[in-house]
Amino acid sequence: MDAKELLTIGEVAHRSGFPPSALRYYEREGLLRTTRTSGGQRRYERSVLRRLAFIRAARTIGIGLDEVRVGLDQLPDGRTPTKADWSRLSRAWRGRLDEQIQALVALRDGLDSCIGCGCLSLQRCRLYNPGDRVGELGPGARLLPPMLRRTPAEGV
Amino acid sequence: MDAKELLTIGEVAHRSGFPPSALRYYEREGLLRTTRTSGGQRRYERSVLRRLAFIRAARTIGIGLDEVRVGLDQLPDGRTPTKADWSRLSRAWRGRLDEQIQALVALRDGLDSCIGCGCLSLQRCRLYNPGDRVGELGPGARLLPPMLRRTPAEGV
DNA sequence: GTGCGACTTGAAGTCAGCTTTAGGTCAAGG
DNA sequence: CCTTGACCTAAAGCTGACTTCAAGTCGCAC
Repeated sequence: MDAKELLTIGEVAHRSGFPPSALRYYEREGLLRTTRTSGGQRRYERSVLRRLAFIRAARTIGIGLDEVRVGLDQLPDGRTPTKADWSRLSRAWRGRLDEQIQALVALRDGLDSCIGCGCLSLQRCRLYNPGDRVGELGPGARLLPPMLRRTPAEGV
Repeated sequence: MDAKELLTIGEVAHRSGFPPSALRYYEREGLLRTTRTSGGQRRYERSVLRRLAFIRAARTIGIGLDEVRVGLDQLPDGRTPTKADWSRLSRAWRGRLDEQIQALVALRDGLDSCIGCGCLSLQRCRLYNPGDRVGELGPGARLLPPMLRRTPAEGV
């Protein structure tokens, strides 16, 4: 029950799975706050583990740190987040996940039709998307799901 | 019908949607080949548009350029790829897409159960994945789909 | 032949999200 | 008190996929 049971960076690293360098980085970026010993070493409250779990989950579904920070800022400062707090954030993520899934399914279905048609002409293939037509639409392909366009591995 | 109808880099850029800088980059990286004018300017065969469509599709589903190059190298050198050529590549992508979709769906379902339970304790939540337990499992969270785990610290 | 936009190159810059390095300091057990 | 491992900082480095820059060249219309 003591509020004194503070964790060292090494302990947090071990329990959270984030390396110390990442923890320091997150602190610099304003995602975590720490107290310090008289000697300047970091001491973490246990609640940081929850924040880190949040961060990991968010990163997992491709949310950038800027956005994670916004989410964390919406959580109440010291106290345990309420059910409503989590629900709000969770719903936002749910929407994002749905979008990502939908985009991938659309892409997969397009791919299936490619396999079916042989895709030799590439004229009607949604996935390969003939360049001549795209060119007329202006720079940057516009036929693929926005979620996935221009989003290499990181977001997926 | 002439084989002479070659495209300038600007034309290819316009038709493919890739900026000239990306086209030069892809050439340096061995994804494209070009002929040159006597003065050293690039001239592209029309077939490059197909390769670029391939590249765009691959990039869209998160495939890195290294792997794209491997895929392109499997296509016959000069001639139009056969149905079998495309099918082989497409099937590989299909599998990858299926994996990605499955991982996202698993994540979404986990998120749904979080919303349901309120996630106040975080003790049983698959998505948030309590740090204390993870700590006991060794470094690096192990509860999320491999596809999406993307632990920031692969080396830890 | 001249003007000018499109083209050429290599090198350096960008972005995210960290990691690594160098050179020191702290804290706790013996 | 001393040792030793964990910790500190700032700054630089890394990866991938490009973009931007500087300085110069090409090619086509007039």
